[in-house]
Amino acid sequence: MAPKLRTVPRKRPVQDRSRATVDAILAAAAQVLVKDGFDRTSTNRVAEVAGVSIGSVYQYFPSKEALVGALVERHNEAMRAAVLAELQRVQVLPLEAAVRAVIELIVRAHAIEPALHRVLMEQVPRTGRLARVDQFAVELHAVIVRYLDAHRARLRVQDLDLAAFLAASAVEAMAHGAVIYQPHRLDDPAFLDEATAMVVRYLIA
Amino acid sequence: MAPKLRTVPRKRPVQDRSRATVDAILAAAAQVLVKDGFDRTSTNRVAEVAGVSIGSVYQYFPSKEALVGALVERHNEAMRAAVLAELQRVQVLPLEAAVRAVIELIVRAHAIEPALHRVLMEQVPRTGRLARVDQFAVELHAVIVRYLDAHRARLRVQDLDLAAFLAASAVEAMAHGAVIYQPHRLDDPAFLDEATAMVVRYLIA
DNA sequence: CCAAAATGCGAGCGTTCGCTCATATTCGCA
DNA sequence: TGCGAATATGAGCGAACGCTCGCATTTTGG
Repeated sequence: MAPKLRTVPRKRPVQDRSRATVDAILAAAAQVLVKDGFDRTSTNRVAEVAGVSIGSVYQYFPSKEALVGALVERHNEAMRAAVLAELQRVQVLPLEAAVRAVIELIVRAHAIEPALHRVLMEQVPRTGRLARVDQFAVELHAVIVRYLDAHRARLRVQDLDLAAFLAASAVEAMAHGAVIYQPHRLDDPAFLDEATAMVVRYLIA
Repeated sequence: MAPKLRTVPRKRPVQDRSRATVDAILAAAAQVLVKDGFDRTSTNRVAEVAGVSIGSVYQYFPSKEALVGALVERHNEAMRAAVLAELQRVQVLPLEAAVRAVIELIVRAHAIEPALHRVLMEQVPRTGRLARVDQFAVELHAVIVRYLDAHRARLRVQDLDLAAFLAASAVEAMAHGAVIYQPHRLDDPAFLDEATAMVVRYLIA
């Protein structure tokens, strides 16, 4: 029988001591997750690395899924905030500059904790918490469509929904691929030039 | 202690009966893998679904990793053969037609067993067998560079290595994304038109 | 038809895992 | 200073897992 899945946090840390414990647990979870992958990450090992007892882990996280879910949420929220803020900022820039800025940002976002990002995106089972990731994607898509619509006059593409989907997929993949498989390209300004060129030349005539 | 990893097949099936057993095991493994994900796929469950004893599984696959590895190898080989053959065939076509044909093929390759493809690509731990996947990527990259070089006269891109990487990343992502998240787009001819446009407009002036 | 080889079987071993709970320690506050 | 609440501990439970091994059954080839 599968272990029952509790998703509601058991207890909220109120003293500084327990907040430090929670931070240590999350940091250790990220470290073990990156090193061993999701299914070889054991809660006992996380506790050991965090320097706390296994009991303390379960004081604040009702299950392994909830523990990893908290990491997903934290990582996702950080990316969400950074990307959406930047999109707001470049809304007024001309198209080429805006595309370049967004690509640069997305590459940088991927490059911060690439290994953790990879594990969280690829290996964590799609349960509960991960709905937020999809929601982020939907939100991002909407912002892109809105931006394209505002610049519609200069665009050659007609179906903005389709264009946003294709451009977002391409950019995400180029950033992800470069960070994971071709890190040396990140220092090459030609990479950003070319990625920008692909998107811009696709969007405008 | 981690279980010892044997990677050499234990026994090769020589009679029809045992070949059928092996086929049933592989089919069941694919089915369970898609339904439950890698780490929740148990060898006992695979045996049960295949309608054979757990002992029979270990007659032909020395470990769980080897079993899944066989699936990876089979899936990868099928894609490899299809894609490389098509690339050979379109080598003589003009650029736009060639790009369109390749994108169409890659989309179709993704659409055959998308769920299995996703699990095999995302969740299977990178051990031993998966080196072949990377080798396939390297091989594919080389073919693309060669093709671009043959059409160099018409291209605006200079760094063919970079262009091949970016184009391959983008195409793979658009195909993957469409199959997994936007299956309704697969029937829309505009999808293929637009994806082709992005790559072609990037490559040529 | 029969012996040897190939194949199939499944109870259960040893281990790991997620997680609980009774107990101990530390903190905030009157 | 003392007392209740908050926090920390870790031995160990029950379940699930990967996998072995001794034996039963089927097929092959002479």
